[in-house]
Amino acid sequence: MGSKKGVSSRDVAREAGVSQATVSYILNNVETVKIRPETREAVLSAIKKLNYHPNQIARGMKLKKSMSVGVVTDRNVTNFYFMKTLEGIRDALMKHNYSITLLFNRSEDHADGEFIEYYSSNRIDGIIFAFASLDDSSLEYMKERNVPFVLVDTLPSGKDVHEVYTDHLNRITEVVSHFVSKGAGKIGYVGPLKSRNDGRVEALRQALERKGVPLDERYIVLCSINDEDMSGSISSLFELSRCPDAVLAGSPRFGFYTLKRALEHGLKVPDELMVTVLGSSNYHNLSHPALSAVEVPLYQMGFEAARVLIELMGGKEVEKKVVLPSELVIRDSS
Amino acid sequence: MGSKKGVSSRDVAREAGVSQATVSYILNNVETVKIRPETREAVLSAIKKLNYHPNQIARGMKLKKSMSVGVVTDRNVTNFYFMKTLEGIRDALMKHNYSITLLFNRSEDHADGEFIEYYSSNRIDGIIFAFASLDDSSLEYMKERNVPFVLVDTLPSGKDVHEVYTDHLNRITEVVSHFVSKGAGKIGYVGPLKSRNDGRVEALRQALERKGVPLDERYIVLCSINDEDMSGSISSLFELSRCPDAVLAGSPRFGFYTLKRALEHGLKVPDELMVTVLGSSNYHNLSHPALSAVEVPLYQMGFEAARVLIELMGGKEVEKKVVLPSELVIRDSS
DNA sequence: GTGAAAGCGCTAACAC
DNA sequence: GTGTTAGCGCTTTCAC
Repeated sequence: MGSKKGVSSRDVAREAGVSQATVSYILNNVETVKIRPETREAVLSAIKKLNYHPNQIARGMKLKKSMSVGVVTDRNVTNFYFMKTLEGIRDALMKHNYSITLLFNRSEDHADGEFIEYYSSNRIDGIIFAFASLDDSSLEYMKERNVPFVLVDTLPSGKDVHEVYTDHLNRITEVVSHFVSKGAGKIGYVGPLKSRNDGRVEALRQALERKGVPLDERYIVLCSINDEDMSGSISSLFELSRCPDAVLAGSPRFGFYTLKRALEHGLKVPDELMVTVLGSSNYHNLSHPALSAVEVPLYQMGFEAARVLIELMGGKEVEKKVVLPSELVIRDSS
Repeated sequence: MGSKKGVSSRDVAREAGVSQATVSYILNNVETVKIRPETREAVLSAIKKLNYHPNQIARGMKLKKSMSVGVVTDRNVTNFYFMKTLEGIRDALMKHNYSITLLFNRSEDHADGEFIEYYSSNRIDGIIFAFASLDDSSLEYMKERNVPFVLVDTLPSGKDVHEVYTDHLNRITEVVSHFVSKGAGKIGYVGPLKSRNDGRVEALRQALERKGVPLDERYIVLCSINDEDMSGSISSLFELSRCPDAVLAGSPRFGFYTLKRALEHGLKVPDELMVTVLGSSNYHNLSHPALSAVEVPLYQMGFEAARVLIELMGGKEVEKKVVLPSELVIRDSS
């Protein structure tokens, strides 16, 4: 078992000829206690010599903290979103010595999310929900017990919670302007069913109205996120006697599908059909043509969420809503 | 702080009118000690009543285990691979009450990987490297100290370690057979630089020889994994006086790029150029045409890796190599 | 079949 | 400026 087995702060103390307390003071840079330089030296070199690593479990035991944050996502989460966000979360947490415990939202075994169980058993000190659906009962439960938690998603949840999201609905105005400036008269939307509730369709309607273009309901295609549904529903758009000139896709996946179906129907993109996507993907540059998109700052969203959570866990008051800027990136598809 | 603050096994014991030891025996189903049914009942109902959750930190302290496994990946990991594998890892770990601590391979701050630090400070009991590069010095370090660890990747590492990978090089024979059966005479390869070392190019060469087709070096394109390099290098393939009829792409990303460049050069896929990919992706069905691919069993790979690690952490002897079957899935691109 | 008590490695109040 | 000491909440040996 090598060096791992034994070395404790007691060993370090003995080696350096001081008490365990002194070692602890030095390790934790306790402000209120002054250590003589030579003592500090002795301890530090003993630490080096013995290859001592403070046992975080013991530390957690004493402090009643696990120094870990649960990051919850849905199993079917968009991988790219999650991983990029995770990087931001991690970088923010690392500075404060917090680790990431990965949790999935609802497994077969835990009807109400294992995050509650993990929090109750002191395995995590706080929770970040990243693109995860969160039901009201869990939410209530957490509020009652003052569980520190933060939501990250592209859109606001509409709930009274700490959360980080983007302004990418506001970018839809720019998308429409771009479409119109390129001569599009008929503008459609393709996206998931919930687009009507979460403001995506509404944002498009308003942007169109501002341009004096009415929203034509026939050009709105909403469907569930599985290959058959998407495939069929989207095709129907191109079977209309008069196809739209431009389509806003509610997510990258919908964008790729729209592109694919359009090409199969013999439409030239962007000449006969423009496509722009709401959201980021690793593959926008790899489609033919490359997809224009409203890109979201995933890394920063993760970073900010972690920052807010850390404050929360420290018992501080923090702003409830953090909104980060998205950016319209025009590529070849519009 | 609600129920979280207080309830300990001592409280449960008091409530049930038994000792702390008894509570522990019941909770851990200790075989060697028989509990009277009514005692058990009393304790269980006290647990319910008080909403008691054993403190995992305290438990870890006593057992000298954190009950968490570090899962390490590179920052630039292919998201889809990682997330799918993670699901398998998680399902295997959950049964044994292990949690996942997510780690990245080399941050700016930890030259030699934070996984060593995490292990040394008892934050994790073992490590899974998922599609992560692992340098020899870290490897030696871990072997010396008997750190339990397992590698998961699509190809074998060639090192004497516990690892899980696929046989997807063997599927290349099938890929070639398919190409040839469809009339391809000139077969090329597009992939990352390391393809020559990790056996991908070699496997193709052998598969071709078995079909009596020589490997034409001009049809081998190797380049680094960034947009400019891939873009340029792959295009060169289609600027040859005689283009290949079929291309094996070393990874999904290379496959998408090949497709894109081919279409840009006016080639019809699959009629004038067939493309098949080594590896899995969420987007194979979304390209136009849909990409044929040798799909790898990511979930199972994760599950098996976790299984092996658990045995290892339990001090058991385990098989060093686990090879899982891949599958050639023909879609529209070949 | 159950309980008393020791101790895991750390932190922090208090004593000197 | 540094040491002594009392736990944190659990598991487990040993006694009854």
